[in-house]
Amino acid sequence: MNSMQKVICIVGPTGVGKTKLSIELAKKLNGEIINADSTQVYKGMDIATAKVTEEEKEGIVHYLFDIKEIEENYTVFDYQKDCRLKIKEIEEKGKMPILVGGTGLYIKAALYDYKFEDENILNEYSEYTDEELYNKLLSIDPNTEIHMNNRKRVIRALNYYDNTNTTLSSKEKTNKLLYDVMFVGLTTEREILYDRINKRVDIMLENGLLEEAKKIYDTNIRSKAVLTPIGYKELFEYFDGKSTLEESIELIKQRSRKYAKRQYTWNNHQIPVNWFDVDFNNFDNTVKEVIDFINK
RNA sequence: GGCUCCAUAGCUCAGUCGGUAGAGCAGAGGACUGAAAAUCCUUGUGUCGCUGGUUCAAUUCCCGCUGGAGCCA
Repeated sequence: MNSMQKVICIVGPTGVGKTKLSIELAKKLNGEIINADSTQVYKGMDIATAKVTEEEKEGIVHYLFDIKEIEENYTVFDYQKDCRLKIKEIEEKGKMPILVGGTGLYIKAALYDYKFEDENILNEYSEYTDEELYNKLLSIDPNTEIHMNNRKRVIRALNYYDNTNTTLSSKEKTNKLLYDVMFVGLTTEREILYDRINKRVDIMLENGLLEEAKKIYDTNIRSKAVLTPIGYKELFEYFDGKSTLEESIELIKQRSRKYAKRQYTWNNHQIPVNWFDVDFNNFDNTVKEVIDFINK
């Protein structure tokens, strides 16, 4: 029996230093980095998504960053294929694949044996109310556990049925790892993390977040890619005169904090994470701790 | 200086014709298999500003005090 391909996967809430750790691990373990963040696959969305800069890369090879235009659609289905391909390529070079990113679903879909099929039908059901959609779903899938108010998920379940003629609730859900994965989770006290998140937003503004958002605003493109990340839609409100700059900034900080909280929930319940408390005063200590653990 | 109004959950406020109180936001917890930085669910005990009085019972009524807002001099 072939031994499974080794993969390192760095997870954790936004703003703990995942990017920094990924570079250090890549240097020490002869690794190459694969993006696992749903917003960083797009070009032009750099500051808001806290994408690694050319300078920070220190010559390490990075994959799946800047592979799509903002008007293009990209989903977990695409990511699963792309990511697995990159892991294979890196393996063939004899290097260590290192996944880094905050999108839990992408990570799980790529590393576990999630099964996706080609689907073509895409109904929006925009003319129906939440209740009508829910009743429609109940009539074909009485076992659904999706809440009536969760319109996106209800529509997804209907689309799944439209494509496959089977119900989403009956889909076999597997939970088996396809690789020998070492999940490294970075964490810190909630108060420290929130403080870092708030400060990072201020730094983003100093680095030109407003200009980046304005540039995208002026394209008039309002695709999924543009409206999903935290940072643009909030500033668009300001550009439209619907809120003050201060209100928009506060909203960006607040949503980032809530996002971090959701990431903890996912990582704690969905993934077998080995947690490491980050030493912000001496990051080398954290790196050493992680390396020692991996080599153990 | 005189008069009026306000003081209730971290914030903005509602309310109790006297029986110790509830919304929104914030915060916290959770779900998650094709939008996932998205989407959705659950969750509200606080010296009702302080002191005294009336009362079986006061956050609620009354006296005074403190702090804030306004009007008149």
